[in-house]
Amino acid sequence: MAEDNADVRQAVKVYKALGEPTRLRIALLLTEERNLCCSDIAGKLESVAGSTLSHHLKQLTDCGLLNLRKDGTYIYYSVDREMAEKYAPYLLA
Amino acid sequence: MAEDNADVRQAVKVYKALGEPTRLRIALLLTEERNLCCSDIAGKLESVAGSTLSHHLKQLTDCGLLNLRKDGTYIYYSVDREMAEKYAPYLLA
DNA sequence: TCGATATTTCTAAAAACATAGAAATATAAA
DNA sequence: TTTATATTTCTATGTTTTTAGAAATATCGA
Repeated sequence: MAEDNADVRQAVKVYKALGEPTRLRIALLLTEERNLCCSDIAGKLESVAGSTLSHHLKQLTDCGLLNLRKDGTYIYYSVDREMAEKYAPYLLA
Repeated sequence: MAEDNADVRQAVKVYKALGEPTRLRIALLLTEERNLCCSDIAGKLESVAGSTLSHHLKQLTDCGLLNLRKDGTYIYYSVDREMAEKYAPYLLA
């Protein structure tokens, strides 16, 4: 099962997303506290440009690890529990 | 616990190592079949230069995901079960 | 509508990475 | 000791990635 091709491609994406310090921190922040928006996250990281943060969040959502919920101008992010459990339960520990 | 700094740095290394298609394939090969040597692995991948493979194996061992056992000219690699369970049990699935 | 705030897209520069050839090292076998 | 095989290190090159500023888009509230 772990050898299914689409599955492996997704795994690569997930691990690539987590294999960068800022993004792993974001993922960990979001397991501690659900439903943070982009600017909440910016506030918890020291000096990351908005555009940079936006790219990181895009990678984390594109690989399926984060879910988002739009509310007006805000976008709230959460960790997708199922994905985290499948690929990186370390996040939830 | 997942927030311990050394731990997070190691997690980044592990996920960075797995976030590359060739390296993830190597890790998966080595969960299917333990104790493959460098040239066994080369035989199972299509066209990877020895020097390239060597770099990939170094990253996978440096992050702690692979263990090695030297036997003469050969080096046999295996997945470190404990590390895989902690960071990427997906490998073992 | 206007102004403020949240987020993304565009663009460009610097840093990190994957790759492989060639030379080097190590071990075994003849 | 010579030869062959396994693996690593060195070096260079092209590609991808990270980063952030500036401009664009979207939504809200006054």
